[in-house]
Amino acid sequence: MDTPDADRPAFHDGGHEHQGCIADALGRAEAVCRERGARLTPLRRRVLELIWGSHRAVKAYDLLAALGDEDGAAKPPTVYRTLEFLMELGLVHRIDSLNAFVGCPQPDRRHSAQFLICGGCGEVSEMNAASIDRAVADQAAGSGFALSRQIIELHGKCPHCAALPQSA
Amino acid sequence: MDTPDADRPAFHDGGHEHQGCIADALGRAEAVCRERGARLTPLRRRVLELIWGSHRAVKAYDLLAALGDEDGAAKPPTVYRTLEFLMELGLVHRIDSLNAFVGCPQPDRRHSAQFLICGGCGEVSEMNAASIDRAVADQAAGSGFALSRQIIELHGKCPHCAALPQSA
DNA sequence: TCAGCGACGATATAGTGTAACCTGTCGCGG
DNA sequence: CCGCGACAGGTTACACTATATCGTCGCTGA
Repeated sequence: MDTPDADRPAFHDGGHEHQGCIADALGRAEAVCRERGARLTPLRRRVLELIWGSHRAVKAYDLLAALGDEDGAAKPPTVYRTLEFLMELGLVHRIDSLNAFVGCPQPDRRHSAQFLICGGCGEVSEMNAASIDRAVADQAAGSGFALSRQIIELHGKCPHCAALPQSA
Repeated sequence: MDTPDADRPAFHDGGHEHQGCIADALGRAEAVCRERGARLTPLRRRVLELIWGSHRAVKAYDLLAALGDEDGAAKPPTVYRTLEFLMELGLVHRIDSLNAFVGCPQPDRRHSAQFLICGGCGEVSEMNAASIDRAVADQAAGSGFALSRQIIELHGKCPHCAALPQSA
């Protein structure tokens, strides 16, 4: 009955021009901050940049290490505060099943996301599938449950990795 | 289009006879172990019993503390090994967004579960909604994604807690 | 009898996340 | 100019979550 939504996730092949992704993300972040009267400080900007350094989920302590290398030394609370700020603005999402964080490709738009997480290359792709939202909302309503936050994380293999031989 | 499945979760009021839940769970565990040729040792039995001590998700270190009180002293690896065993057999599920564990009410039956997690009383209720599975499978397939494991954890308020005044 | 295995114990350490408190900066009104 | 509040960020310390590694014990089957 449900055909996959048009809002389709895209996994990336090795060769895409990734600098563009980073630049776009920073541009969107500036727009969101301007709109919300929040400050995109150098630290926040740098963390967002590091997160968008790949399409994989990034761990807090990896950020910590990366920042430690370049600046004097970042401590855990600094990183977590920054991540909290970025999540507040919808610029990043937390992937609970990985204890890690990914950039959100469309922070400006209201959405409840679902994530496809590839066990091969580690890439995470965000979906916004109305069909899933609908099924979840229906089920919750049918149980008299007042839904406030949904966590949907789907593990498997992306098209590229599924095509590789060794991945049975 | 999807009406909530018949396989409906049930949140419990304060007064249900909980000993029965525990006994049932242990009974099912014995059956599963017999069937699979696995050993339900006293430790494993005790951990399962502790997990079924409530319908809330139980943290590994709470189990650790509970075991420490009664036996000499349990150490983290012991608890995690036991939990791993119980998960292997489908007797418990891990709730990633809570770093905690709940008993599975139907370990004998193949299923991919979804969880309703009440922020008020902390109870966790397992659903097995075909409509959600279907929507998720369709979306994954539409992206060429080979699904292997789905994590669906829905936070909100159970019917009882939603009815309370202070919960806006 | 004993080799092998599975369950469990013990020690140590790695990885993840917060609490509490302090400092510096900036803009604003008195 | 000064004091104030608001907020970003630093610092220390700690709590919580999870795994690696090796040792012991008891059972089982060759």
